Amino acid sequence: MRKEEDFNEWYIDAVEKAGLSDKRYPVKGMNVWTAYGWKIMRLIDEFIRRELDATGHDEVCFPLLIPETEFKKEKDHIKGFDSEVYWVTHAGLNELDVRLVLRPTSETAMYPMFALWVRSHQDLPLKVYQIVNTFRYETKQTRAFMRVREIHFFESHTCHETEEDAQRQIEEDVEILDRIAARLCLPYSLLKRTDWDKFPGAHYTVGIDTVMPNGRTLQIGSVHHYRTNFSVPYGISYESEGGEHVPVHQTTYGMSERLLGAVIGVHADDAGLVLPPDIAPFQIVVIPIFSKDNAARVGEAAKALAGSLSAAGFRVKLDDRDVRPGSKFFDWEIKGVPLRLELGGRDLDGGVVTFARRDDGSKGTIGLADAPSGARLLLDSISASMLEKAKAAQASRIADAPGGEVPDDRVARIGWCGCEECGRRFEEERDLKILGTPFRPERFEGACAVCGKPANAAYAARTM
RNA sequence: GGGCCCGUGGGGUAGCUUGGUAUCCUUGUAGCUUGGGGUGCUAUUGACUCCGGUUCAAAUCCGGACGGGCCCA
Repeated sequence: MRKEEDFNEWYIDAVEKAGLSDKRYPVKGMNVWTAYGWKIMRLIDEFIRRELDATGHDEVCFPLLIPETEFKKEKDHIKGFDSEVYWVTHAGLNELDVRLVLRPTSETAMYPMFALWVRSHQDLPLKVYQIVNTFRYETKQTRAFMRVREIHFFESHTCHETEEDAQRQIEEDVEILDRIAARLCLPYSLLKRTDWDKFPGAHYTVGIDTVMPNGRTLQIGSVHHYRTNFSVPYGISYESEGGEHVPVHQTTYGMSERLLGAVIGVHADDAGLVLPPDIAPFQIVVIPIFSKDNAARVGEAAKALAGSLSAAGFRVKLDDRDVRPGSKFFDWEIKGVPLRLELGGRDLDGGVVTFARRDDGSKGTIGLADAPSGARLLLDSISASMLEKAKAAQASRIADAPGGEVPDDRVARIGWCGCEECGRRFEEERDLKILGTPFRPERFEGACAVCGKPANAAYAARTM
């Protein structure tokens, strides 16, 4: 399957062959995380935990079910979600008085509790997060990790005294994003969504997008500033030093398993997955190359090599299966193992071990005695070059098109005056979505692609 | 909301028009062989979505249900 020719088919094929998920589970859009895929997701989650813990967030876990009465407190929010939530209407044989929703996101589960938790300015800022599954009734075509009905994600929710404090939180979220994206070797862009596309109930939304090889964008996460839009209806307020009751300013931040979908889409190739070393369940696979007369010697040496690499902290797989080496190479390429070490009689005689990099296919040797330090250098180099290559690819998929004449497989930087009428007209006429305006201001000289008035930059694309 | 298409071993498929023993590839299992890029050989497990109708006989024809996919608004 060729990545360039049919991205969708290629993607499904790559996920299937690598054994990341099993889509045969008998509910559409609800796939089984199989062991290899879940290992990757757990590694991603670990980075998220580490970053959020380090920035003063506390991990919590809220119930999955939300009473309809709480769910409906914020009008825009319910309007945005009611066509895509699952309802629990019965318990045992009884119909429920108050129906329950399976959380599509947890604002309405958390905020009644926040109202109890926050009392004084000394309780602020309140910063919590959870890593859970969430449910949305997708009606479009579902696709592993990219569009599913049960979504694995993290969501952080914060409460602050002032709008400025909340704004600073958003800056912190962006810094966290940058560190996580670097580990996943993912380029991204930050775009302030249009008013008609922001999160239901938000003051504004910053979308985190990455561009797939077919030129379509995939939203991998978002950061929202709520102002007091939720704290007022939910009664989350604090008593200031002056004794007044003041509603808190809130933000949220979330990213999902789409991170994994993006990694696959951006990095994998026609031979299978290419995993960034930081999230590879196995960073190194050691393959002994036997011949009839040296099986014992090579086997021992390979075991020792794998042992020394494990002891040095790498995630290592020793593949001593009784099959031909070529077949092993093939298997681990599909699974995206970043670094392959081959150890045979020739290597042993020379005191070296042969390596092959998954990202660029290059081969060479490193010293057997100091294999851990050699492997460290190689893995670092793989991470760096994967990120660099992905950034260059993403940049090449963004085209300047001030008037809106956009090649099919590109994201366009257009001119937009900012008014909703022009925006919606542009989307309809060009069959594109306006992703938003740059979160970090960009220099732009041009006119609105619709009305011709002075304009700022906006980005438009087809989405996955 | 409107329209179209498709359900065959674990995965991918042929067969359906013209009703009669279900094809091939892959995977799994057992054995031998092999070993620096998918070894080869042999044996073997495994399937017509469901319900009803027509018929001596249904994967095949008809109706419905369920499931899946696509397009348009």
